[in-house]
Order: sequence, then C-alpha cells, then structure tokens
Amino acid sequence: MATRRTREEWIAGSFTALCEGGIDAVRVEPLARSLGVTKGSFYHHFANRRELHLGMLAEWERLGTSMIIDAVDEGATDPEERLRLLMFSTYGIDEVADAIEAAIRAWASGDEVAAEAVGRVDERRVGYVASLLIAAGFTPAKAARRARLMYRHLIGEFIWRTSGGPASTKQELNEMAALLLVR
Amino acid sequence: MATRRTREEWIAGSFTALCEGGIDAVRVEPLARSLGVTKGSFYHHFANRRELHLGMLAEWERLGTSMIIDAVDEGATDPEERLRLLMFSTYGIDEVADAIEAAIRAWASGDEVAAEAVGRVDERRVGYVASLLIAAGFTPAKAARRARLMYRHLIGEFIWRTSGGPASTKQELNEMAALLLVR
DNA sequence: GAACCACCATACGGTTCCGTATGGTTTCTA
DNA sequence: TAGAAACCATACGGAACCGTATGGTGGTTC
Repeated sequence: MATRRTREEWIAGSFTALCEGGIDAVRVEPLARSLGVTKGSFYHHFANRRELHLGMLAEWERLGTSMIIDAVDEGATDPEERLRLLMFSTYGIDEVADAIEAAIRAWASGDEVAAEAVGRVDERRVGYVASLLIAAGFTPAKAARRARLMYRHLIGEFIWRTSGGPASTKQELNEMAALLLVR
Repeated sequence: MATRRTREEWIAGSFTALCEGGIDAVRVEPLARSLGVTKGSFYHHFANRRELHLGMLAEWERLGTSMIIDAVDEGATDPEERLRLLMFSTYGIDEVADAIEAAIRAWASGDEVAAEAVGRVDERRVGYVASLLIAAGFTPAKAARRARLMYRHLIGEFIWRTSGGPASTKQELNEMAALLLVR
C-alpha cells in the first residue's frame, strides 16, 4: 500500500477544498480522489462528513488565535510597535491563511457552529488589539472602539483580496496605523 | 392555475437562498419547491442553472452601484456631509442587503465571473468615496488611499455582522468618519 | 371558436454524493 | 509467528439534483 492518509491530512486537504469551493466543496468522495485514496479511509478516521467540518473548525480556532498573538508578542515590546507589527504580519503575508479566513467567514454566515467559532476568535483578537491600545495610553473605552475599527478593516482586507482586489500598500497600512493612534 | 412565477421572482427567491446557504444552495428543485411550482417553470425562464446565477449577478451589480450613490447625492450637498450620510446609510441599515453583499463576496472567492462583477462594483464605489474626499479638499492620491481604507472597513462591517457580530455603534461610525477626514 | 403562445406539471435517465457492510492488507505486539 | 489492531478497497442502497422530453392548461388573437 503506497498511500496512507492520517486524520490531519484529511483536514489539511479539506482546507484546500474549502478555499476553492466553500464548505459545500468539502465532500468525502472528491476529497478521497484528490488524496489518492477511497472513502474507506475517510470513514475510518471520521464518523461522518459533519465531524470533518467540526474538526476543521477546531483546527482553525486553534491556529487563528494563539499563533499570531504569540508571534507579535515576541517580535516587539513597545505597544505601538506591536500594533504596526501585527498589521504588517496579518495584512496579506500569507495568501493561504487569507483565503481560509475568508472562506470560514463565508461558511459562518450559514452555519451556527461555525459562527460561534468565528465569534470566539474575533473576540480574542479584538481584545488583544485593545490591550495594545490601552498599553499605548488610550482609555479602555476608546481603545475598544479603535480595536473594533481596526479589526473590521482587517476583515475587509481579507475579503477584498480573496474576491480579487489588490492588497493594501505599505503606505496605506502606515496611514491606517497612524490614524488608529490619533488621539 | 393559482401560482405563476416570473423570471424576476425566481431571481428574488434565489437571493433568499443565497443568503441562507451560499451559491450552492441556489438550486433549481429546492427553489421550485419554495416558490410553489415545479422546475418546469424554471426551465421555461432560464436555459440552465448557470444562467440563473448570471442573472443574479447582473441584478446585484445594477442595484449595488447606482442606488446608494444616487440616494446620497440627493440627500446632501456638502461633501463631508455626504460622506457621513453614505456611512450611516450603508452601515447596517438593511440587513438583507448586508447578507446579500456578504454572500456575493463569498461566492466571488470561488467564481471568476462573480469576482469580476464584485470588482466592477467595488471600483465604482471606491471611486465615489474618493470623489467626495477630493471635493472635501484632499489630494487625489490621499483621497484614493482614504477611500480604500473606508471601503475595506465597510466590507469588514458587512462580513462581521453576517457572521454574528454586533453592528458598529453610532459613536464608532462618527469616530470612523472623523478619522477619515484627519488631514 | 380555432389556432397560437406563454407557462407549467409530470416523468424519465443520468450523475454525484452519503453512509454502511464486508472483506482484504499492512503493521504492531506478545 | 500468530493474533490483534489499524487502515483501506470495493460494492451497494438510497437520496438529491440536473437537464430533457412531452403533454396539458390558461389566456390571447384573428
């Protein structure tokens, strides 16, 4: 037997399919074909299609929060510098992550469980941005507003690009960062 | 014969299905059931499923550009006032339009033709915002940057809400408008 | 009122997919 | 090395859908 697929490989392949055709394209038999096995493999690792979808959500929720935040915390110490680093490290570096982000949100608009996962991730990220702004001297209330503002812009950036638009330029990102810090 | 459906009714029903389950949920037989007819009706008005999808795109492209712009132009004359009016009239008034906007963008991430339609609408809208900023005294280059900034925030707002998040508050919108006009 | 046209119902073949049942093959383990 | 466990192939029944073919039912027109 040349080909053997782990549960993780099934999930990885599912993200590829998700980006190309949305959650409805994450189907057992097409995935099996693209992985070079049959669905006998799938039903060994998963009870059904829904369980695969839930596994994808869990994986995205795990990667989508801690990873970026930890990287930014280690990459700088000054809060304003961290904010700039956050923007430059999340705006358009990783096309795959962008596409996944957009596809998950599209999925969440029609799936309650996915929406809850997105809600948790959003809350976590916005809270982090707000903490940076508070550390930069803003009041908690103003920091929360600016954090939501930035985060909506970030989502817009994801979606904008995945539907074919050009990425924000460096100049635009710098201007955005400057505006966020206007007193 | 009690029930008769026009081509326009088929498209309207398609938008409802689109919001609930994405473009993959826009299917002939389920739509026929929800409209109270059989697919015999569908294949009288459309050649196939793809033609319905293209009809939806054309309709959205028509409504998504002229309507808002015309309304804003008539509602105010001062450019800064028009900008505020634009924001308050597009951020979260019409839930249905929001959901359609988000669903179309999700669709565009996996469909070339849909992506082109979205691109045309975006260009038109960003150009309008830029023209308002130029009229408010910004240089064309800076106006273009700020327009893209605002537009990405607007998209983020759409997506944010359709995946379950709360709408921007009045205070947040005012702050956003103020930041956009910072020299 | 007969011919015509717009519109729809029904029935059908073909495709794709889901989930199960079953048995085969490889790898671990004692 | 024998048995167990992990892993996968194959075959099947059932469901949902697409698109076509064909005929039926209103209203319209002359």
